[in-house]
Amino acid sequence: MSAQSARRDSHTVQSLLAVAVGVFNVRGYDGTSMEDLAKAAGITKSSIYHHVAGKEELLRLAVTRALDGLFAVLDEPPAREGAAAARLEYVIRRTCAELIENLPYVTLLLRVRGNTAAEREALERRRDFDHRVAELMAEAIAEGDLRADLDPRLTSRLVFGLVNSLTEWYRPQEHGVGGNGGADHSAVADALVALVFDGVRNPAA
Amino acid sequence: MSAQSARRDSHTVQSLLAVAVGVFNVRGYDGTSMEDLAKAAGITKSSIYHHVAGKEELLRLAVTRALDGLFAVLDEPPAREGAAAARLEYVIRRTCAELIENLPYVTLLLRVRGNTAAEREALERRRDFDHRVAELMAEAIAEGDLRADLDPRLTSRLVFGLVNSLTEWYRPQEHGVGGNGGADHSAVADALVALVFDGVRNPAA
DNA sequence: GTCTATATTACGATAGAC
DNA sequence: GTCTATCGTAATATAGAC
Repeated sequence: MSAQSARRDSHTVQSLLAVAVGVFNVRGYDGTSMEDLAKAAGITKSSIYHHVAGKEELLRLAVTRALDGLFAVLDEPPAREGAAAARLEYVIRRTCAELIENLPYVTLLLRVRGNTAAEREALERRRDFDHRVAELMAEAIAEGDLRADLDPRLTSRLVFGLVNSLTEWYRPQEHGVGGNGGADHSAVADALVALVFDGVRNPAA
Repeated sequence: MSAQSARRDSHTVQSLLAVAVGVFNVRGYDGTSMEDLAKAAGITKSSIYHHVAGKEELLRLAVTRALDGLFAVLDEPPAREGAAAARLEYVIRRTCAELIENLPYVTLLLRVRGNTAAEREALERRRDFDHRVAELMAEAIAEGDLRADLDPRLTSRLVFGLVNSLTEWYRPQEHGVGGNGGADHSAVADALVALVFDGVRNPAA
């Protein structure tokens, strides 16, 4: 992977955003200068201002895209109908998929710290998401499918901390061979769901 | 919690480090200026240079402290003797405790991205830690105490992603009442170990 | 849509007095 | 150990030509 994208004749907001998110994830948002972005996009700093108002707008566009994808999962029918434990499993699995599908955007979202207005709005929407998952967890416990001794708030924090930690190491596979120990997209989601619901202990032991 | 510490007459490297790590964790390392640190420490920018060579040295001191604490866990006798599954459980529990004990330092460590030499060294030591835990996981699977279908590398990434995600929300309790849903230090470690080994599913269901 | 050139501010770091 | 004052650099952003 080169630190600099190939030069191109013309950019759109979306193509520029894709480049910017990649650089933000390598150098950090605050550690990235407009000059860094210009080099990576193959244009000059001032050309970037033709597409967006500034660095913060690129951040706002990126985290909004990530959040919209995550919230869409909660609105899908299988996340709204049936036993709470099944809905929870569905949300976990689909959130993993969404995270991997939109990896650079979600990665950036999860690293936001609240320094700017755009970041604080993103943090608030994340809290809302977490709250809705905690409610789902509480329902699944009340329905008896999850262990009764679980603290729903604590458990949902742990489970989504686990899901979100995928951004720390998961890298999409290229050319049929990847660096994730042979674990592709759905294999990771399967392993994660199995860990969450049944743990690592061997029942036969 | 005020964004600025109380003014004090004199600083040591350690007291300055504690202030700096707190600010780094709120604003991000790159988002923190020497002026921010000076205000938080109640002294001027130039006074900071009397104690340390610059901003990067504060970062290096902080992540070194965090890493030393984590590696010390691996050298404790219960992490080196007995069945691998029991050693693994010990390492998970003690790593949680170490993370909480040293929360600001470990939080900063886990957010480092590799922009500077100090950060790249820290990332390398983290990889070494992860590798040693993955070996422990593989032994526990080979000994039959963990499910045979587990991928040790993937599973150890998930488990330590889970442990590390504590830094995203855990806050130490103050005045006997905390904001962690009544879950104190060891209750969190207990819930995490229970989740990892046995999952959330109710066996009676 | 991109460029060169530049305004303006903020930053990390140093000099030297107390 | 801390201060005031300042240096040199790098940052965001704008103006105006092509």
